[in-house]
Amino acid sequence: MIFFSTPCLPRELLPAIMEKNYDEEYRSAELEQRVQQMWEERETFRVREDVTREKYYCLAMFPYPSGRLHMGHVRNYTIGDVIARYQRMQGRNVLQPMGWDAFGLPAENAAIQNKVPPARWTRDNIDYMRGQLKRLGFGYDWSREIATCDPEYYRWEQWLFTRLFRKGLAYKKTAPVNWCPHDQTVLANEQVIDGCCWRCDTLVEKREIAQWFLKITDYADELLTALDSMEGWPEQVLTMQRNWIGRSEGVELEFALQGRSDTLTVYTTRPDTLFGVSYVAVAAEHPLAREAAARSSALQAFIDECARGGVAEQALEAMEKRGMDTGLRALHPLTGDVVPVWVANFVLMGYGSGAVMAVPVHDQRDFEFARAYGLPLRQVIAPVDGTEIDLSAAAFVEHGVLIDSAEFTGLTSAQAFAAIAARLEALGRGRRRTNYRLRDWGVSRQRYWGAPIPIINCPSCGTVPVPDEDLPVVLPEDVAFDGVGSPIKKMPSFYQVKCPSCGGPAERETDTFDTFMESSWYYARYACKDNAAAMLDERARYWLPVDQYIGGIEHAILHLLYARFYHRLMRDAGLVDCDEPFTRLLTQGMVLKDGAKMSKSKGNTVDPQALIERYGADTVRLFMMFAAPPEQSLDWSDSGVEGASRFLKRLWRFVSAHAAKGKTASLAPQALDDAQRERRRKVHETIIKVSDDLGRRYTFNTAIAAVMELINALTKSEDDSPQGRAVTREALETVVLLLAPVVPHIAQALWEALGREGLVVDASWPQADAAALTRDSVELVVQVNGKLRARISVPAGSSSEAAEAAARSDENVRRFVADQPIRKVIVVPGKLVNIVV
RNA sequence: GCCGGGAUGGCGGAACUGGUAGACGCGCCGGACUCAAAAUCCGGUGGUCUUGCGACCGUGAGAGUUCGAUUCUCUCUCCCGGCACCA
Repeated sequence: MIFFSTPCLPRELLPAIMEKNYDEEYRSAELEQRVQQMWEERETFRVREDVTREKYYCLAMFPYPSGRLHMGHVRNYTIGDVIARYQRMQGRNVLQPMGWDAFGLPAENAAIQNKVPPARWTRDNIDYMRGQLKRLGFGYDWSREIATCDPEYYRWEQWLFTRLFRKGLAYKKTAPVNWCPHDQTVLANEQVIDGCCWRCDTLVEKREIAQWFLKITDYADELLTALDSMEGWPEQVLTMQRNWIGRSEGVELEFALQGRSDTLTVYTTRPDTLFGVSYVAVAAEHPLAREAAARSSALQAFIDECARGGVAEQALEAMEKRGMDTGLRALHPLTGDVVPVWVANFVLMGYGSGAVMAVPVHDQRDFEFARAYGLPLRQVIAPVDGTEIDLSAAAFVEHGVLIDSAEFTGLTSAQAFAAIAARLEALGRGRRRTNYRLRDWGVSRQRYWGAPIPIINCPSCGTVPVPDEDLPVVLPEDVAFDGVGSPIKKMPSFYQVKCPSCGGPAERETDTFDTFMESSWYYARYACKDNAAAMLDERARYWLPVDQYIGGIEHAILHLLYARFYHRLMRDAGLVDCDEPFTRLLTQGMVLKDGAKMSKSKGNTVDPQALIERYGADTVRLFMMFAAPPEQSLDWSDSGVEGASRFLKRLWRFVSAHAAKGKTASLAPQALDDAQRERRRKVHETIIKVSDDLGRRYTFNTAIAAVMELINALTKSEDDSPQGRAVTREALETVVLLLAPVVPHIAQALWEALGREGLVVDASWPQADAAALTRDSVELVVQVNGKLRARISVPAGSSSEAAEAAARSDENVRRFVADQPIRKVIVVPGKLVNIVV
């Protein structure tokens, strides 16, 4: 620590601040504690709305309180803190809050394992992890801390849900869940391992139950279109969201059913292939399939089999494509041809109408299915260039020209799309339709540890939302939790209620909300968490949208899409006035261990606590930022953390030694000799580099490398003359400022050691001096036929001709050119000369 | 299976707009200091060949575009993330 005595130095040589006490050794633990205490006493990170200042809202995704921080958290929150502190040094009014995504499944599992109620387990974890975050020195405004399991938080989610219900944006329908017949319980996808229950290994079944949904599909088009103007988001995330929403233009058409009055509706994006239909396929849950199964035990057995193994899509898609004829026959809407109706395990009931038309020659999946079951192949599209198609291995899925398609023969796919759609419309058997892959958001969970759904079911009034004055519907926390079903489903004191409408006996919903509900709006509530009278207020209008959001790439679709949707729900309820919640998004890569995602279930998490205790917060922060650029995934290894520690110790010694030599003369840039000018130029080049890396590129690793390079250059060219020391002093103050966002504790101490007062976090970011950056000469690379043959130095601003002449007179270049004729010379001014022979 | 990403020395990574491949750090090797060790400091460190100057090869594999490709295009391999109830 810096405030201890060094008797060896004469008092008058010490700068004022060092008079107190001084010691050369860097002791992170004491230093960090002192600096953190200073921040706390001064309420350094407590922010207030101030319309006279430019605001900056920097937010990292809040953690699930799993017990202890892991390296992914350290990475996420260090990135956020670096950006927040950098923006603060730019003079902005910075909000950086923190909270807890406190509901969820792991608390229930831990409760069973440790015989602790989920609420207590969660709150204990929050207390411990809050301490860890504080120890890391993140500049959060803790007065705004939120835990989503707090009734004062989730009451507003319940409140908004009742509004959505009245608007028709929340509705109930049946949907499948994973059901374990042995444990008699609903399982999350994560709890289904290879189609079996994770606890008892029983084969899991799909079961249809009534659940609440939010109509995200009403916003599909807006959610998609807005992506085009979201310049602050990574292109890969925009692409994933576009594909997830999956807008397609197609035709919805009806197949009449032979010998019946009803029809089968299918949706296709390829009406041009309509004449190639050789069968239609329905989902196992489709009403026609069920009906047919009543007449056939074999079909019933097949449908039962399709119901096994759970609902997760990746499992369904990876399954072997299987099917069975229902015996029903459909009539082609244009030709009247009879085609069979099959049940197929790859048709999803939740997508479109739960039925598809199959064109084996022009769709790969239909092709494989038809070959497996001996169904007919009919080619109706030919390549534009007239070549034969090759069906030995794959379907021909390209657009082309129609063949064997009655009067549509000869049209291109695009022409046929329009013509066939028009014909179907004229016949009343079809219509153009825009379809989305996106499905409505199912928000019901048959679980305990979540926000209760604020609905009362009355035998006479039906579905009644809980009135505002009865909100929040508080989740009972003092429960005996045995893990077999949700305790509130067995708690009459919870679910037996009077109907708010008629006063008669009624039952409360006992399902709880998907935890994505809480994480879809927390960013807004940070602005006004103390408002007990409203969900949001004018403070949310001041802070929103979030200027910079930071979180794991694994949230690229679900969380970020739900939050964008929920934000629009709040907008349309008049609560916020912008369209998008997050202006810029930084998706950090995963922190892996031995090449795999760190997770409790894999048991490969790395606990940062030991590193923090051994090296201190600054070293951990520095190393984490230095290890890799933030968007890249990072296979964690501690080796190298020593390097970060060594660098801070070196910096500490360098500043101490400089300060110990006493005050410096004031810098006179005109009086510097060449070596001093070069030293100073390096300082100002580093300001430019680090400002760009921290402010624009977010490549913290290269920013740190640039400062290390500067320190290396400074220590190699020490100069104890008065102006030499003045340059060093400017350099060291600059280094402290440039590093302050990453290693704020040591930066504060060194700032003081250099005799500066106040908080470095409130200092202004350094500006490069253009005059210091000028150069007399530049180095050019000389290539012959694109291969490096020489490096030459030419005066800055040399003409292309002068550069070429200098290049050609180089000895090694001459050797390679020899007497060959020169075909071309390429000169990139200030950079390179390439001689082509 | 579908969607999105990645692959560069022994290791983490750099090269930002098609223009010096390997910045910075780790590790390793050699040296200084030390009774010794640690710490610290100095030097070296992609491979092959060469006394040296230097040459050739080299960015997952294969092709292509270009005066010039880690960077652009195509094909492939392996790895990672997501797939709607993990968060």
